[in-house]
Amino acid sequence: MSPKKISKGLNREEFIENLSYDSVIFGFNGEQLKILILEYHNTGLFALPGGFVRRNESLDDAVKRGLKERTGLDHIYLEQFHTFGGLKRSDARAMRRILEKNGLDIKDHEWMLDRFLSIAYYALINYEKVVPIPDALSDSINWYAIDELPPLMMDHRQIVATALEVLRNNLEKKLVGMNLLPSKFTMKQLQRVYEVILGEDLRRTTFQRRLLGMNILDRHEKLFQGKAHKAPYLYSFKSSNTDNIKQL
Amino acid sequence: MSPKKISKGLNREEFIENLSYDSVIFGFNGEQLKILILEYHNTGLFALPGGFVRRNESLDDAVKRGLKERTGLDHIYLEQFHTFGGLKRSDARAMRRILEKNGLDIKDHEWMLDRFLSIAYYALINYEKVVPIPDALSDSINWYAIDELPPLMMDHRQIVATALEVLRNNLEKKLVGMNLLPSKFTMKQLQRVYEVILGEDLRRTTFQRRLLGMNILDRHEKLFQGKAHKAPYLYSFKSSNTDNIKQL
DNA sequence: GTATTATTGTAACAAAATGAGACAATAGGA
DNA sequence: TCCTATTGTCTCATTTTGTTACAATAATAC
Repeated sequence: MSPKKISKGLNREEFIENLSYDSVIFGFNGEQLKILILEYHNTGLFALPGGFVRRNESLDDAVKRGLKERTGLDHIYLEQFHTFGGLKRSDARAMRRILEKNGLDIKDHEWMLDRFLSIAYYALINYEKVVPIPDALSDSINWYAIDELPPLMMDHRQIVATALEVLRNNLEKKLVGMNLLPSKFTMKQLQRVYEVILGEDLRRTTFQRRLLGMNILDRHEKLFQGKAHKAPYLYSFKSSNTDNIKQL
Repeated sequence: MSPKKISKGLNREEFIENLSYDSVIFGFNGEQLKILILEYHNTGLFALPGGFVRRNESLDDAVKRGLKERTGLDHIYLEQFHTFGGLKRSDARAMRRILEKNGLDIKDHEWMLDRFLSIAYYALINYEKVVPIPDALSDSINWYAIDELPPLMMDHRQIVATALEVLRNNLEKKLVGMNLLPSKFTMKQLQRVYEVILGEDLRRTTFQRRLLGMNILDRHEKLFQGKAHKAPYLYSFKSSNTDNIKQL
């Protein structure tokens, strides 16, 4: 979890206590699956973007609010996948260090050192449309390939692992590609999305036949890439599948 | 959610505030899928069994503790499936009524009228092994067929619907039958479990061939039911599948 | 005993989905 | 003009699933 607006006085009464959320924000750069990771000022500590829930806002709204602040995007595909409630997951020492390095009074923020349960969400976004923005306590937010993550705080490594597992299970059901790719894409790009999520190579011909057979794609003009070979068609998801753009 | 040990002084400091859990406890009586529902004293209010999380216990432990109290069973198959965090889900009026009808001082329990986020779990249990026990605020706890539920408090109807949806998705992956049936069962019983969860009839021969083909069942002696037809074999899940008895 | 009945286990064949190659089409480079 | 890498599609083999058929059999009726 990552507190926000501390400098403006993040005060205990405003938020539900002992509760935070964390978000695993997936993007696809055409080749790799990546997620957004925050680095806290002068601490060498890396964490998932997260935040707290206001007393008068719904959980989903809280997460959407945080996501909007980190990515500038509205209407993001969001899915809640697990609540982490272990006793040992919180790390008061790391939290204290983050507060100190940000020049904040520990006494005012003692509640942040307490135990937290955290509700985890994953988001799927169009990588190209985002310029990530760090939060108040962090000096950077960057994309990291899913298999090249820095060491993460607390149980965030576990949260990412669970997110990936759930994403894998939802791959077929939820038309995941729709939310990770630009609106028009080649069959190869779509296949690549499937491959990085499943972590295995797929047979080109079978994949193509299967996806076309599902009757969820529209074919458009060819994409001339300036390469010395046949140009692929561009495809898009049929608009009748728009109901799969779940945005909570 | 359903507070416990109120009479002995359920006090605010002991628990994480604004947070509860609810459990959808599935059982199979050989014919129907059922769940356990509490009825609160003299209120006509029905609810899922639930409770609060102690400050010094993990979320999973809290749910296990509550389940043990309701069913007397240890080592129950448990799966967390969603956290409900809407603003409107709490119902202070109903809560007040429950407290009043139980002769409890509202002032001492004002925190219970506040907003709650609730983490929902489902449990799968062997119907035959359970004698359900109501909690301190309830006068009864009973099995209800999944399609004959009484009107439930707050968003509990939605919680049940989501539980069923998730259970359906997990049916193939998680060897659900193993946890709803006695250790030995006929192919027909197993098929019936699949049918009530999926909500559709399955072809007998295809089902049998597919399940046997999975190589997860051991065949045992025949079961003579005293009926005028061929006796079915009894089956059990191979012990090598014991890792699917997830108990958190 | 013997025929009857309902259900079970399995085989047999058809239909559908998937795996594995092969091949023609083609955009740009040599 | 030929060459190269990639794409779209077809074919045939293999696997999985749908559908029907049928023999085996435990209790009952006679």
